[in-house]
Amino acid sequence: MDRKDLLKIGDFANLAETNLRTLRYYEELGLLTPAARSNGGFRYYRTTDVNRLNMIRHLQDLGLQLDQIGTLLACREEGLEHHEFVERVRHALSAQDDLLQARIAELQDQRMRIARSVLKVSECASCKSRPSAQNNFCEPCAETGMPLPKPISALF
Amino acid sequence: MDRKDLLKIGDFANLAETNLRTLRYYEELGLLTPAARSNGGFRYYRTTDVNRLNMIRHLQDLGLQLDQIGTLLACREEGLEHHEFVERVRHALSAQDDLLQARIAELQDQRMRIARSVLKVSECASCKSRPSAQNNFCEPCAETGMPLPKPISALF
DNA sequence: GCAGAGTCTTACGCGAGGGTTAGATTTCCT
DNA sequence: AGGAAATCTAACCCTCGCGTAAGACTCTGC
Repeated sequence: MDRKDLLKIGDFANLAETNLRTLRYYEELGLLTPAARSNGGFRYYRTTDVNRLNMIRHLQDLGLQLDQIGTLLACREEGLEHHEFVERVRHALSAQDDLLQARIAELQDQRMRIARSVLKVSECASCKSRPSAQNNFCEPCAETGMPLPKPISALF
Repeated sequence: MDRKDLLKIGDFANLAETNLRTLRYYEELGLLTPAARSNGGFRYYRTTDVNRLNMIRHLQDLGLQLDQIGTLLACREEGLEHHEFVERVRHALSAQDDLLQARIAELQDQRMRIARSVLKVSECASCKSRPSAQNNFCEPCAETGMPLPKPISALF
């Protein structure tokens, strides 16, 4: 508990390769509370708190949001049983994985639609028809033939 | 130009399956300007403006943002040459495709790291070591052996 | 004891796409 | 002409993870 082992926020930020705002924000969210405060209100951190910060970063790199990380870390503090805690972490990770999988599928879907749209636009290059500001659509695409995928058919 | 062919914002919103706020917001961004205004300030839309709205939606579905869509649509209004406009659209689409590809790679990377972390956590389940609030890391992981991937090694 | 560096709290900003009020008008129907 | 319904503008609110002041305070070294 000696203050000699403790770092002020600036030095700790350097050590942890982060910045003051982030540290104060993390305290606000309950993610990382300084080990002590001076009478004047200065924050004092343990050097080992760098491990906790890295832990937060690693979880962030997995795509978890700060409040989810906070929930997990709070579990640890609550003195939950070890294997129960392990289960919660595992559950959070697999939920995150499901989310990522879904997002990837969505983005791949977008890519497919873009590819189709590029094809469509290539056809437009040789089309004689022009839209006007009055109708905002192009006859052959929007009405008559509708020969190609909808996504971009109203563009010209 | 007869007002009989025109719709007030509420009816147009119903027809286009959207809402008032969105229409006013799109006008603010210059994406969709009502064909006319009454003396009192009421907006009047053409039924064919639904096509323009759908066009905006389709481009949004491809992942384009509203200001990019605005830029493209502005090109059309500027009376750009047809093939020049086609080129710009094609360019915007392929840029978007690059962006999607990069994002997908990033998310896949996250999934890989999650998979590794899940493995690690499984090992933690049978580990006897416990971290304390004083040091925030676990000896076998953070110091001694460091036997498994870093990402989550500081968690326990 | 005092300068100067470091830190404190408070609070707004961003960026995207609107949601949701409030209070004032306008239009429509009878 | 009058009342209801629709619409108008202007404004603030939300998420997320901080960035960036402003102005006051604290600590450290000489």
